[in-house]
Amino acid sequence: MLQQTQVKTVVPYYHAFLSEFPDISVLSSTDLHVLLKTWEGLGYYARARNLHKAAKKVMTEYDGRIPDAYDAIITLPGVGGYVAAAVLSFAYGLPYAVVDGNVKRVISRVFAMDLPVNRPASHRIFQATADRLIDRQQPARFNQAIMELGALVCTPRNPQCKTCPLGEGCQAYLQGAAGRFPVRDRRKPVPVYEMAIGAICAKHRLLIVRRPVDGLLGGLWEFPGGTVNDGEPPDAACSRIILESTGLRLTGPSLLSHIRHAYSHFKVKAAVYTIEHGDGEIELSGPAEHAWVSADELQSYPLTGVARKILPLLPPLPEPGHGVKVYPVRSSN
DNA sequence: AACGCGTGGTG
DNA sequence: TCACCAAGCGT
Repeated sequence: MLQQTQVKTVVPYYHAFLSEFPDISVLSSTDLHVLLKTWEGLGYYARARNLHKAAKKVMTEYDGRIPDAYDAIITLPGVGGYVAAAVLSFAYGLPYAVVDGNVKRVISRVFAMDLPVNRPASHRIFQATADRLIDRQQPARFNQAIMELGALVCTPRNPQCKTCPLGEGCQAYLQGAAGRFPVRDRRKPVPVYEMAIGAICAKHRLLIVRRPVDGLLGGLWEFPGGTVNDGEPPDAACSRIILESTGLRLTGPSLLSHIRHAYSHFKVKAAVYTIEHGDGEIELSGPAEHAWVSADELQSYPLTGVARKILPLLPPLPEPGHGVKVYPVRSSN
């Protein structure tokens, strides 16, 4: 969970996760759908899929015990150099140095290193440096201390050099230039895609589709939609995309709202439409599954961030049996 | 090696 | 409003 994610963000997910999956055996026999629901909103969903695979592997190949050898633990899906060192030092007291964003920032400042920290070649230098610095008598303490220093004192912006325990031991501080470190290669500008998404309602139920288990947002559910072609009217795109992806031929998508969403490597501006649907046969192309769900049933599905943004915009969806037809009630504006 | 992969906080 | 960044890993 902590990969590329701040502790403050992780904490509530961590507690919910441990409550639901108290040990590796439970996790290994859990359906991915349930795991993803617990992970919903945390992002980087491959971590959840990898953790699931790792739990199965630990059960079948390591008798339910997480291995204490570097060469073994590193083979678990989702376990790289950082997690391997973290587990081996914190759980088993072994002298492996963690190198995360905090550690690289601290080291780059302490030694005034101008190696770009986001370059694979320089990562090896930081790892070698941390390996040299680590207290072999108290590896867990050292690892925790250097990460915590980076998180609380040697922060990315406005580092608290005045109260830093390293004080004059830091080259960047001596140069009065902590703010110039760490050096980082500029990242590429992110493209913005225009999308059209349809909230299709029939018999008081919404249509949601499941994304393929691999790739972006793998295994999560969302309202059917896709990218608008250049020059294509968004409402026409909505009809086209829904026909292509679900097989449903629909008329008159009604504009509900626009939403924006930022992913790791691109941005989206989406037009959201409501559509009333009589009947018709689903024939999926792209999505792995589909479901017609009531508002209540929807709660158990792991949804994408975009779907969770759309949900509160929708007109109320009554439970069937009330005989009150209120969806859709809003016209476009 | 470079890129794909989420989301929320922050200045 | 927006770019930047976070307890990285897989391909």
